[in-house]
Amino acid sequence: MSEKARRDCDWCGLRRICFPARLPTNAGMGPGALGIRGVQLPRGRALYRAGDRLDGFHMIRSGCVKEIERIAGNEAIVDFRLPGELLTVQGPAGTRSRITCVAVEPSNLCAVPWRSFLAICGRFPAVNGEMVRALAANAAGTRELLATVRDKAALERVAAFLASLCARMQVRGLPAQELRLGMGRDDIAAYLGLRSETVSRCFSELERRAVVRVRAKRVRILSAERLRRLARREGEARAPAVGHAG
Amino acid sequence: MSEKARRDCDWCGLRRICFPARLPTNAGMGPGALGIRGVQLPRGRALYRAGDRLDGFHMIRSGCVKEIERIAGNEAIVDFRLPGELLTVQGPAGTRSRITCVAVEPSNLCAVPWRSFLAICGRFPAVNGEMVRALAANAAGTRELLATVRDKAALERVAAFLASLCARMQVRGLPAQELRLGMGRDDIAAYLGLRSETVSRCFSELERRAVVRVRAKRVRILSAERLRRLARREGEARAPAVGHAG
DNA sequence: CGGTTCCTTGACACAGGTCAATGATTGTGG
DNA sequence: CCACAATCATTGACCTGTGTCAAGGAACCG
Repeated sequence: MSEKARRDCDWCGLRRICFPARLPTNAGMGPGALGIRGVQLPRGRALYRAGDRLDGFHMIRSGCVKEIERIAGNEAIVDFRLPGELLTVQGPAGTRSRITCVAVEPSNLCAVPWRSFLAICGRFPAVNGEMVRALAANAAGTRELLATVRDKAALERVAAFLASLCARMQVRGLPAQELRLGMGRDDIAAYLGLRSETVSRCFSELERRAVVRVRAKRVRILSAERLRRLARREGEARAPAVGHAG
Repeated sequence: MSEKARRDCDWCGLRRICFPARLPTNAGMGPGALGIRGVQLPRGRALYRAGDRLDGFHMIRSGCVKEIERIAGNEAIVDFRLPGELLTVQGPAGTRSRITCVAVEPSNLCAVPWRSFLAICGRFPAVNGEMVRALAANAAGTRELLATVRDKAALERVAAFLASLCARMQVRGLPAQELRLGMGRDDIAAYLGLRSETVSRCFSELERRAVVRVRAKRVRILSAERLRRLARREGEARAPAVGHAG
């Protein structure tokens, strides 16, 4: 079982926490022995809600979840999480969640209790560093989103969104040319600080430019390179407008 | 010395890391014994730059620093840090910084080596939780900024900025009615995703509404309550415009 | 006290928000 | 398996907030 788990977890961003060292398979380590629980979520179901007490942290294995937080009086989409990613860590054991976490498509997650985590930390000091690294990586992701919505025009934001999804699938070795967007246009718009109409217009514009092909929730990346350049506002000459002005 | 340090550190957000428990003063704990170094930065000087190797994390004791990160090809202001706050933690020992950290006014910081931190963790397991809490708090701050720039109009962003500065001074028990902005209009604008002209107009508008009084870098809060309401877009009836349109 | 830098204010243009109508997709019950 | 309804996506016309450009004015520094 440990061998199989090891294989299943190979592509996971947190594998170094669950498998801190090259262990003999009979060392009793691995998800099961650590008290890590698997969780299945149907579409639309919440993993937890704002106000719930959390005694561990979560990681997603398949599907897609969105994290929502009430900030200054309105619901903000914090992030979408893809397979292999760590959900926002909000504090040590007993912390009340400020975030509601909902599956946008049927999803499969791991719940890691702090209790187990601390036990592993005691045995393998490097795990502490792995957690700091993982938290720092998530924070860097939020800063990147911040920079995107703060400094980029609509078309660039949408390009950056698609480029990000694509890149995140790739690093885990998952299919990245043909994306299935679990979320609707409204969610994408809220995430990027736009309106759903604008997101639509941007998708259309990207299609007109032959960068992607969009059919409802199915997106085919025609040129990841041009997508990335667009997202970085390099070349592509800042076209007069995104849609209706043409 | 430990007693004095204890007093100096009372208002610091990280005191529970440096002083993990109610220790006898002669226990040899406290900033000095932990290998924590004090750092003085004149205005404009960098604490570290993108690419530097970091072997610890930092905390600010007085003054104000800005963190800048090159994201998708341009410089983004990640955050301003006020006394008692933890600078962005980017990873475990040896991590290369992606961020450049510059004093916007003469500042005084503490540098905590991971080496010391891990030693404390070994002795006081609760310190691990304190670090997770501190990291989560910083991430929550970034999410709040994200929500602000993504969902709010210019006037609300500026109000939120001032309200945030004010609140952060207050929680540390520092003077919060009469703020001295260390940074210029351009930095504020970059931080909020606006232009310096717009920031200026918003300051003028807030003054017209008798919410604050602004004289260059000196800001007096006339009504913290109305400032907060404005930032949350409650009441204040979404006035027709921010400045020149009136 | 003169120069430089930063801040403020005004006029105007345009990206994207808003409102509204149509078209596509998905789910459901016959 | 099809028809219908409900939801979601697309497109258009128009409007507004904020960016842009430009010209003073205030504050700071040597």
